[in-house]
Amino acid sequence: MALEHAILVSLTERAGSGYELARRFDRSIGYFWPATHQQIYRVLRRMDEAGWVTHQEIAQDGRPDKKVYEVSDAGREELTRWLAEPVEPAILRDGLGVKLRGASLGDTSAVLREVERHRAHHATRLEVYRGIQRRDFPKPDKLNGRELHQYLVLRGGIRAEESFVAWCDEVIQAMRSERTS
Amino acid sequence: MALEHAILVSLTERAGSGYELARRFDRSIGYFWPATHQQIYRVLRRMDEAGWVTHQEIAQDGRPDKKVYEVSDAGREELTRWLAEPVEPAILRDGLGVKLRGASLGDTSAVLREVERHRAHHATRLEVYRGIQRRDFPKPDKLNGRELHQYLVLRGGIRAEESFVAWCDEVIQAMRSERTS
DNA sequence: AGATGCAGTGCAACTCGTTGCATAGGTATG
DNA sequence: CATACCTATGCAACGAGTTGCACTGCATCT
Repeated sequence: MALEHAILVSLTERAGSGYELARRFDRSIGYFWPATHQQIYRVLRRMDEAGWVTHQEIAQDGRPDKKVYEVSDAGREELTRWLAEPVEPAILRDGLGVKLRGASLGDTSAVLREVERHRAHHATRLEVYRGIQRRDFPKPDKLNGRELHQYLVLRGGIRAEESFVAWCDEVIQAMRSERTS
Repeated sequence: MALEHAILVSLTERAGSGYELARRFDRSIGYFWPATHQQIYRVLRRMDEAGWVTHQEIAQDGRPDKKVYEVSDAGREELTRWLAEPVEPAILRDGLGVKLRGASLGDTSAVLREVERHRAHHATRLEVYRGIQRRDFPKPDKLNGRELHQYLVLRGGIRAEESFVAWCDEVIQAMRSERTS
């Protein structure tokens, strides 16, 4: 339901091809709404048919042609319509929780190693987000409008990853002290 | 991929019908791995065909017959196999982030109200989790094995919801002080 | 010379999850 | 008395997301 709207938001910020959008999703919006290039191409076509975007074919030399998409008036209307409408609250879905809950039915030390692996993963991601924060938003108090909103979204990512890392630490500590006791 | 394993974990704790599993998912495991009854019925049938579970038809009066499922040896093997294997780290996917990022293209005060709504939702959920914690795990230091793991999973839910609520508060505060400045 | 990676679009097949509906008797609520 | 909800299972259709593959051509690394 919302990939269309994530694309509309991104395209409103600036026009781009499917490929470029996929890159952008990898590096910013996709941290909060992941999507593959396949999905993006398919949805872009649908949006084109629905008249929410228009495209221009651009010939390039050395590289394949690209279709650069732009948001149409209908697309902007759809976006404002959607913005006024409620969205589902985020749902947590973490396989690590399932695993942890079943840990005593298998090798608990393997599960512990898995928690450590996830901790490392989330810590890395957290560092990436903090890097973006330092580079792009050194003075958060001065922000307004779109920039403020982008900053706040990033804050959500940072908080989520911080909370994951802290949880992993709690789990690791509890499981270790259980083994040694 | 993991619904099978979530069901195996739940059925290992105790046997049950598809319907009972759906209720259980609503009240415990499902907080970390949501599933509808439809999904559960379908997957249970697959698991039965694969030999991971067995079922017994139980006739009841006044109510429809039910099939009570139990984990087989093959199911237990599969579960231990899966426990030793890595799982994907959780991915954040929050439509509210998309909306916030596009807020300046529509009615920002509507988006603000939406954030407030999400805050209330996550706060309610947080209170539910904290209630479970108080009732089921009043002395967390004394826990071992399966109980410890269940507690730690619940801690993950609590941390996640705390982090959501705190994020919503940060967003609300920032958007309000922007409007008045 | 060969492998890998990037830019660019796309098809086909599949799994996963959601929604609406059907059936059926029992119990509670207004 | 009618409405609605609970237990209990399930089909059918759809939408969303994933995986694997195909084609082209340039640049870079080994």
